[in-house]
Amino acid sequence: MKLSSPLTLEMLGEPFLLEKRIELLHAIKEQGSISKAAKAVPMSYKSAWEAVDTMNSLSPEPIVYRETGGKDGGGTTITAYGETLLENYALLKAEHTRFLARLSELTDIQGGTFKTIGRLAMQISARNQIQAEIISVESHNVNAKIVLKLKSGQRLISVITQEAVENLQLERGQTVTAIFKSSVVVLSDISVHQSDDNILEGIVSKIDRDAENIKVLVNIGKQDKIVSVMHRDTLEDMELCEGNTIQIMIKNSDIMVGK
Amino acid sequence: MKLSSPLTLEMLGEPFLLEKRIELLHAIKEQGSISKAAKAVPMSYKSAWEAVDTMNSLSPEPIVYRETGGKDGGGTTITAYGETLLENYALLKAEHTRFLARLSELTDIQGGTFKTIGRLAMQISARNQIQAEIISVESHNVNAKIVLKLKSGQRLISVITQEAVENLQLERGQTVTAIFKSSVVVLSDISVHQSDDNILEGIVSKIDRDAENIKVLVNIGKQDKIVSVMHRDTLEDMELCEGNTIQIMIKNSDIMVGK
DNA sequence: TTTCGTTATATATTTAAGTACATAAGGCAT
DNA sequence: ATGCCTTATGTACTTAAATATATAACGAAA
Repeated sequence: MKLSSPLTLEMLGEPFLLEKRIELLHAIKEQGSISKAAKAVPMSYKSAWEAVDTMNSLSPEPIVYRETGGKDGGGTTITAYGETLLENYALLKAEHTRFLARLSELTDIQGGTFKTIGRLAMQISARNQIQAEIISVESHNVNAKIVLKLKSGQRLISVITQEAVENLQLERGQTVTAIFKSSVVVLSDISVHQSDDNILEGIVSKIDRDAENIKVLVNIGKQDKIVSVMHRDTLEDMELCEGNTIQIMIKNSDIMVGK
Repeated sequence: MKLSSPLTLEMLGEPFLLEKRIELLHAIKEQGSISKAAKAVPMSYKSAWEAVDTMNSLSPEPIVYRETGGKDGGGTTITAYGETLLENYALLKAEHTRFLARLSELTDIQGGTFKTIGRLAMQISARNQIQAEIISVESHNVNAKIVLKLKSGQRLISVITQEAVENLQLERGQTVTAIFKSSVVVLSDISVHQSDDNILEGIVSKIDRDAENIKVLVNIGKQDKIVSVMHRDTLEDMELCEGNTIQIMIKNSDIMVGK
């Protein structure tokens, strides 16, 4: 049992980007002409030309630049705008494919069961969602310890239930998302070196306040950022300036894993 | 800009359930015959019959029961198996529609931007994911307080960043998911009535142990369950038996919101 | 000016899918 | 037996989409 679902992007009620057209655009990018691209796909020149024409006229900005006559008889090239369109479609499609794969996994329509382990297409309020690689999974009966490596190379340890490890089928080498609330992130300007919990280092990049709380954005390298929200009192006697290097502490058990 | 994507369920490489066929099955369920259903959809009797026939032969178990001749000339009815198939397809489609809507929201392919606020098709390790309705949203500069009502009627308060409220566009009346780790759920057998944090009541339904930890499943009514994982020491002097009524405490700031 | 490979355009043909229509056969009711 | 409404099945027709084919226009280079 498999789910399939061709992704179509519509514009003004008309089909705009579809699988076949994207394939054609990629071929044009490689071949430099509609006629060659049509042969490569393969499809007839006429439908290729019409596809390109409708896409171009539906788009607010040209996707391809067409030249007729000249040295090699002319040619067609993808504009910068068209390129970003291709990139964005690829991202959308990847996300869609991921979704379908997950949905298939959870579905056993033959047996008539559909295990909804929570909603799939969900956004979470947690402000900290960082991509990381699983270095190791240490399983116990109830809990499991997951060691993660961030893009910056820094380690992060997450303790979650063994049940969750089995449900998500977490394994060494996979890329997952470390998820934690900004309220569990504790900042300190004196370095602590020994702890069972996570200690990271970063540079303060933004500070925000209201009557009760302070929100601090910390850069931990390779474009990864961590948000911390603390009570004013907690941070009062701390020297907190943008640009400062700072220690970040997060309890192992406060870090969740998303896949 | 809109995303569309017809959902097709394949079986043995052949298309099995598609939008049109599902529509037909629903019509058959209502009308009690293929011929009437075909008129209702509308489509020709022949394609209707062929659709029904291929579905039935692809399925491991018959989806419809067809009778030829008899009082009213016969008729066609949906089997119990067929009914669950319809229900499951509806669930799949609903989830898929949700996903596409969310993806559309995040996409501005015209401007060439694709804001990936985290992955969409993600499963989270958090064991507690409970559906709830938003009763109120109280916004401050940094933090916001969300009051939720569970199916059982019990209240749950979540404190998350105001930033998150804006990102998820949380509003009163919406159905969302309260998300929290099992390690933040504290159990107590003496009733505590006054607290700023969440206090729920439930009935212990399962207890699991390993060398260090105890996992307790608590039923809080209307099929909602909460999982708690604690150190053995913490629970040692507590009377913990299946069937017991117990108090559940969860800090406001430990509860996340998913939408 | 001719050549060349391309874009641009029109027209006829093929193909696939669905529709319309015709007909057989089943089986209960009158 | 006849009527009736259905499932079951075949054949011809319609329609939409893509293909094949032909031709004009373009513009640099030989």
